[in-house]
Amino acid sequence: MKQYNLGIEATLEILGGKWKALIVCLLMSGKKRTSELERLIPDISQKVLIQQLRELERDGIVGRINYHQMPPKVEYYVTEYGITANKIIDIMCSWGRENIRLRKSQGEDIELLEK
Amino acid sequence: MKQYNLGIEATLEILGGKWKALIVCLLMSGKKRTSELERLIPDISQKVLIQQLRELERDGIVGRINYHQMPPKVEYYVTEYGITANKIIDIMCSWGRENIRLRKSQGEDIELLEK
DNA sequence: TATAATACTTACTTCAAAGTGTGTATTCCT
DNA sequence: AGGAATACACACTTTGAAGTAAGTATTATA
Repeated sequence: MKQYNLGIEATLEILGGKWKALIVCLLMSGKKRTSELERLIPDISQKVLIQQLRELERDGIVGRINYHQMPPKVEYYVTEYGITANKIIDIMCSWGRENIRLRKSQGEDIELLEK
Repeated sequence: MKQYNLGIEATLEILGGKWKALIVCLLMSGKKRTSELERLIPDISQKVLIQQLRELERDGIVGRINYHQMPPKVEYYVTEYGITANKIIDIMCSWGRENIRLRKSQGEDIELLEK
């Protein structure tokens, strides 16, 4: 039996992966192939990319289309449910942005790449 | 130089600690002594409790009052800035609650202790 | 013939967060 | 004199997420 003290723990399990929010954000602008995501996220390893996509798929956030071609072609997209997740991602992003701005104004050496 | 792709990464750093949301939620109902928090969160170890409190303090979310008594007395409370954090904690909690409800209705063996 | 492209899998390593267990200073109480 | 209570510190171990590196199957193309 899995137990949570607060709902936030489930949120963190689903969206807390190091690259998950970024993946979902990128997919929000349209479905993408694995190789496209690799190019868009240069610092992620192939293994971790696939892993996070599998978990996002298992949690119903993204969907997967296999074209059964050779060489392989697979595409990922954000599901309807994933769009509700994107809404909290947005909120978490904006609070975090504010926090970074604050810390930066206090002299911390930090940078936000996001536009 | 610390770099973030998205604002959410800062949010996760600040609120992603295993017990942080719970601590902040408990402190929202009024300031509390270390020993009270220990009793309210039976599964946390003393070391980790202190650690998370220190980090929340460093990040401006909670404040600390030392009464300089013997035996020691210290109290923690949520700062003004911490209250803005509590707002996203709430949102993350409600999305997570919904997610748990969904998974439970699909037969998963999970439980939410939060009322 | 052999190299490229694609979407993976598998084995192994690294690292930081979390957990475990013990110790400390001081005062009150019995 | 001995024990309880409080808020820690310190050293060590465990765990899981992430990172690294290599390998696989299939087809097209030079």
